[in-house]
Amino acid sequence: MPDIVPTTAAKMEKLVALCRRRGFIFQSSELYGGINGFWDYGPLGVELKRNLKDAWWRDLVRCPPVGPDGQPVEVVGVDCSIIMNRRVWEASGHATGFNDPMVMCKHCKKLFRADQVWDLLRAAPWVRALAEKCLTPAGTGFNFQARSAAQWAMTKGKKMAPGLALVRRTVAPLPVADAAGTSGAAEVVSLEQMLHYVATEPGGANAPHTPCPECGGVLTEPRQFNLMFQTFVGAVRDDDAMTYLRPETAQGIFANFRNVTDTTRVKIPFGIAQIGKAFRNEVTPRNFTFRSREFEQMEIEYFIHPATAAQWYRFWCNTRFQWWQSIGLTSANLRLREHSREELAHYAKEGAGTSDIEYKFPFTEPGFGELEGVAHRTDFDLRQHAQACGLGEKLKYFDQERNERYFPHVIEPSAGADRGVLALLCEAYTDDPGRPSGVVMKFHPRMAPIKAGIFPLVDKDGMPEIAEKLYHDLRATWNVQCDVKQNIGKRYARMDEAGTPYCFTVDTQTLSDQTLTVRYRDTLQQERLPIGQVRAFLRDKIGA
RNA sequence: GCGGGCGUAGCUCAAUGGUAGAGCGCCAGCCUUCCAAGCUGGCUGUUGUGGGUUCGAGUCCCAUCGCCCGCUCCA
Repeated sequence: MPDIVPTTAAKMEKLVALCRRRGFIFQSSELYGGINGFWDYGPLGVELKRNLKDAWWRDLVRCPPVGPDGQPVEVVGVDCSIIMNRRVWEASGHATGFNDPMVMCKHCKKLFRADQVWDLLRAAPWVRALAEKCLTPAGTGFNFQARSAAQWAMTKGKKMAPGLALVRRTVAPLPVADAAGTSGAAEVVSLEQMLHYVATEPGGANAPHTPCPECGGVLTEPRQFNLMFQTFVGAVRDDDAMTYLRPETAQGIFANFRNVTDTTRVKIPFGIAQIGKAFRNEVTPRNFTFRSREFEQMEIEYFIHPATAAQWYRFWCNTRFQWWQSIGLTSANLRLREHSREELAHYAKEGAGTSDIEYKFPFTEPGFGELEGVAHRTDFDLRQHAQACGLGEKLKYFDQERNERYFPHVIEPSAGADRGVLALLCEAYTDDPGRPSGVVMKFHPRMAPIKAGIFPLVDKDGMPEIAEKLYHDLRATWNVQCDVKQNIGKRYARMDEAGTPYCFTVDTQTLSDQTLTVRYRDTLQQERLPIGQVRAFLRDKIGA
């Protein structure tokens, strides 16, 4: 049947509309006009998400695969609190690294991280051009030629740095002495002093100014972007009571590392798994649920001996990539991509690497968006906590087999549950003008929110009773739906939009020979099946 | 945070400054023997919110909130 591929923007729009219409995903607080970056899962969405999380937990914690060493992989679970002692976030680096002050240019409106402005300035074309024109090396700095600078400002500077004070005024704005802290125009200056000088107007407030790397314009004061949500524990709302909602679930695992090794019989290598909410106050939530401020992570910290990092890293990259394929992301829209050196996080610089499992979403097309990151985090986090909590060496793991005491390294496969759901939705969405609904959601049967629809062909002649009985028999094992209302076509159409892979229909023939029809969602084919074999049929297709 | 766009029924959209409507959907009943058929009836709105102008505002003005797009951010 024809699968028409709509333009990507149109496809996303239709998918969002379907999610709302059929009860997959609603905007949070819609009743009050909504709230940006927060989403609610409806009756179908919660089943889909639950199927995803259950599959993850089952395939990684209950029945993990065999590792590269030939031994069964061992993973145990935890479920940690969302709010933790503030010192956790100081130790992990989030309290500083997650709080980047930003500055904005008042002229060209560009936004920069305050700590990056000078690096950007040194690389800026207009700064290089200006320096070449008016600075000559002298001692530890430069001699500054004010006349050459003014000349540049009246010519090339007009195009290269239209926001710069020197360009807008051309008359030297400030005596160099005031801006540069030196005593004369030809004094030895640094690049920084020269830039302060050309960027500052006479009588300007907060002088001296640092110019905008883009246009030379005036930058605002640094402003804090709160990337972690603050909250206050206890009755009194003061600084001592302040902590954060966790921005990742991983720190709960690290903070419990010793509890787990002390209370279970796990031995390295082993993993600790957790599924839970995390919170990031993103500057710009965008693209439906892809970048939300409240989201759910599925994370494993897999603890290993440092010498085995490379093989475990490769193992987890491959295992996780194959897992996403196994639940239905089989198209070329899924890929595994190794990070370049520059992309690596602060904690992963020394490690075996980081890879992303990425999905080509309609809104990232032709690019890809991250679904899961597999990172070698080295022993960064355990060391940080060992130092911060005062336990130090005592937090080291004692490896009996190796007779060695060490901080284990971790390989971290960290997946986004909401992004996973979104990828499943995007992959399943299929326009099909050939069928009444016009669209069908082709979920993998294991992920489908409703596994089967059970219908009497018409609402009489004893058919509803047979359907009802079958429904009650199946629902203890699978999420199935029984529907007797309206004509059969409407009921099939609704099941297509919900992505239900199978429908069982009781008809006249059922009354005489105890068979019913199975209708396949993807092919629209039908075949007859004895009622007694329905359970075996579903177990075969879906698993129990 | 900045700039631009947009807010009318669950959805798609009408309504010259003059009584807020249609189609679809949804619900109930009848009907219906395999793909949103038909008939009858029903449901749905503080026109995002609050001010202002006006005899009268969905429509004009101001403010505010929210959403979308771009800039930016995303360990």
